[in-house]
Amino acid sequence: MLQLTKRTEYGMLALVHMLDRDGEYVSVREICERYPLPKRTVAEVLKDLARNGVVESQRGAGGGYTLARSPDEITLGHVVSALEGAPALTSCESALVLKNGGCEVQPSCPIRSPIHRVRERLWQMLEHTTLRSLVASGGHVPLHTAAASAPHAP
Amino acid sequence: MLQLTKRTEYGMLALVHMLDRDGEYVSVREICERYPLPKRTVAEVLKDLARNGVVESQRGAGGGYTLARSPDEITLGHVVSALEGAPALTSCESALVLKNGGCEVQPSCPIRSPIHRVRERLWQMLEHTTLRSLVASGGHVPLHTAAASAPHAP
DNA sequence: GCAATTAGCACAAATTAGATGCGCTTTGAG
DNA sequence: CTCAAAGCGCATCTAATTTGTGCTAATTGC
Repeated sequence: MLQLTKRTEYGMLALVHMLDRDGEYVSVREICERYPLPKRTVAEVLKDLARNGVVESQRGAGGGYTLARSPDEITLGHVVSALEGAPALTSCESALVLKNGGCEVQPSCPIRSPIHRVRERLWQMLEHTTLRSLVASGGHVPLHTAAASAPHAP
Repeated sequence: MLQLTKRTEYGMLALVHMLDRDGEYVSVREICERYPLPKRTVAEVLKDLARNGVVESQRGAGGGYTLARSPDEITLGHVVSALEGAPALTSCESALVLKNGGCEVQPSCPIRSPIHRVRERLWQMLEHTTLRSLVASGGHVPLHTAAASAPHAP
């Protein structure tokens, strides 16, 4: 389906929360108290974001995660590529098929090239959507004034 | 994942082939001989496209499918919406969650609004990608000169 | 040094979406 | 009447995604 994974959603929510907490270390537990998200998956998501340099982790008491860069330098593209890999609109672009030598030996696939262009533009959109723009425009209510709110029915 | 389904790919390939055959009725069998695609799924895809007025079906001997509109009026958007439903980038936009009253009661979801804008633009891209533009630009080789070629390893 | 907190990691399992096969029915052409 | 082809329902089958539980390692605060 043409849909972001839950991991990506969780990642974005976590990043927004970290932005709210402005530089402090935020634990997975805290994020899952703020939003009703499964702890395990959020932990894994943040680990992957840390590996990709989007956030920094700090172990031990008082530790957690914090943004590794400015919210203007963190984009939806970074999050998606860290959590889902680069988008492959068609199955013949996916890593699995590529490594099997499935499709790139077929130079005359009629839909390949135009689909690639669509994907390129989609990718540009993701890369130009910064973390700051996420909070700047939405119905987002900063932490200290907001009651707990959740994006999902758990 | 941010990826089109195989159904959508099959649909586009089938449409391209129908365009090649210029107005004649094309059977599912013929399409599956041209491209190595599973008959059952292609049949279902074309049925759905017919329901949505993208193609027209003709039963009986000599029947099959043909384009219901000009290749300039058929877009990737039509195909995706017929075969996958309108794209819902986040899970809280998906039909399942909506009908459960899951998320739209949460007016302060921090990421909802900007994600919607991304989705709108993605949707516009799909709507502006016409069937004709698919064949006009790719490495597509018209039917009568092409050897059989396939987009996938089966 | 010790206890509490917190990330990291591994095994597995539950859930969901997606894709496909088979056989039968209906329709239409020759 | 016979054959080709769409339409339909049922049953899987597969693959990706998501999640739970419990244990390990790293820090911090006392």
